[in-house]
Amino acid sequence: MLKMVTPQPIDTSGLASTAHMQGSTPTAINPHSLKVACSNCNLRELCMPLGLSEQELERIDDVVALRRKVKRGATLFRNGEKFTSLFAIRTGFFKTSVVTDDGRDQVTGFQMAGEVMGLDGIVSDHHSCDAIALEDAEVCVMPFERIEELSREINSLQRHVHKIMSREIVRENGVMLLLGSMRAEERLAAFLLNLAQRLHARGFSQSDLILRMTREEIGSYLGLKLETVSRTFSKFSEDKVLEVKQRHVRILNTEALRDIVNNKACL
Amino acid sequence: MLKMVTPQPIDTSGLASTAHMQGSTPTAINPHSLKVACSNCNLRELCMPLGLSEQELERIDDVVALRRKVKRGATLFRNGEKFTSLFAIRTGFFKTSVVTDDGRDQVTGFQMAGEVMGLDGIVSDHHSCDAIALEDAEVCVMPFERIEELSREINSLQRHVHKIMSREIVRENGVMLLLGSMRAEERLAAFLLNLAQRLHARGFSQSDLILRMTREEIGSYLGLKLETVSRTFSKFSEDKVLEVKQRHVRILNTEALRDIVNNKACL
DNA sequence: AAAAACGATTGACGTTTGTCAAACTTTTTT
DNA sequence: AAAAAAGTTTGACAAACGTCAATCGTTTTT
Repeated sequence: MLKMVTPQPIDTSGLASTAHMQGSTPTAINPHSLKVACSNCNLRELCMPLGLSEQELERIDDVVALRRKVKRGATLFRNGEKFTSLFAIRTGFFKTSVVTDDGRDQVTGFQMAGEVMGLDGIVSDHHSCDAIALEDAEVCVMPFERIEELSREINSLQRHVHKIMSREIVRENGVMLLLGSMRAEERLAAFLLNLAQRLHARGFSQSDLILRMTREEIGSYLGLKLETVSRTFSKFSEDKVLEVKQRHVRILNTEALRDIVNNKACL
Repeated sequence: MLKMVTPQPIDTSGLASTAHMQGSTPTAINPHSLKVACSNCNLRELCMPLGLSEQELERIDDVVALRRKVKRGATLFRNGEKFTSLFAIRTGFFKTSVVTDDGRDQVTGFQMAGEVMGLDGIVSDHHSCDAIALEDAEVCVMPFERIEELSREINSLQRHVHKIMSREIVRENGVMLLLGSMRAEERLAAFLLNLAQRLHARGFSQSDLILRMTREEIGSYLGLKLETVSRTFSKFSEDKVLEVKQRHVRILNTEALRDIVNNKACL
């Protein structure tokens, strides 16, 4: 089975209260940015290392300097901008993409609650991709210098930072496998399974999903044109593998999707 | 211009003595593994942070526990194996690839002197890809626990480790762009420019290169079949952009290659 | 509520790349 | 040195996907 479909198991406990995310956009509460704590964040299991002492947790609260709201369509950071912080998603949904002078545009990932963005900026002190919110979102701003400082003192935080970066490398290996060796149906099947799995880990249905991105954005991520994505959705719909109503997708036959990815689709 | 073609400038000074690498395989000197020091390694500028004190350098020497020779065709590490160390290439040339149950095989990168392998293993304590030597090679074995230990104390080492991981993430973003949005000619042109640039940074000719991998391995990396790779080489040869004699490639017109990558090839 | 903008679907057709096969070259083995 | 294996090139043809265009539905704006 493909590794990219199930990058790693995630503890789902205590994440149910984020369940509004998939259904509707989060309600705005405070002004532009507000100070908050990891220690009572229900996404902690996703962002932060486990097994911290009370004291260590308090120190980590200081890392998350502030939160920032990002409106749908707005940019969190952009290629070329100075890198100062990593961003952990609290609510909402993002895409990251690299753009070239000659107009090529490649979506490199879709990110959801608990995932970290901005790692690309570390090497050159400048971001090398764009991060754009696909729905109203809120992120925790984590100044990287503070992270480095603290991870020198808290071993489990150091280890955690390394794992987050390694996980991203492994994820991208999986995408390379997808782009380099799969056909359109296989790519879309792998994409849907991955999305469903990640949403399920966050307390959502594993069969009912609302796509936050356009066919064109899916196509860019999968190395396909939007028409091919649309046609493939239609094919899956005909084959009773999916029920597709615009951006609402219901997975009717998960096994069939797995078989398609693994080249074992019944002929 | 594409970022992946020139990921980052590398200091070339003091690397001339590795120039034998491209021409012939390094001569075997010692038994199977030998203790050595970074402090007088001519690849230090590639592996290690700059501006270390005499004292810090000595401590870092301790990180590189030993060296390991890897024969052409042999495996340095394999998918599923326990992760313990990162490996810095001293001499030789590697490929990394991910393989799936159903027989798909995707080359995820080609690595040369001064580059680091094994980052994929950090997240799960097990490697998720294979690393195979494409020519007789020697690597420095760096136990990751020692790296973590020391990078808590030497800030510039910590920063360096972060940058190496971030650089790999950015590189893979570039490969995703290549696989997701380029046609065969563009992919091969980008591949050759990247290879030439990296070899040049190590003191080799920027126009004369000896490919250490087969057409099939190039194809796997570029998401193409070996026949397509071969045909594209022939086309470049006809167009007087390259001179191709099996694995010996001479770049006759670098600008033309750049134009192809940037979609500005004269029509 | 109507208009405009955006996104999705579908069809016809063209291009690119993959597949299969044969011949040839180089490297490795015996 | 001969034989075998591995890798490369080239051709003919097929399949997959892209391109262009028209239509339709949905969301946003006025």
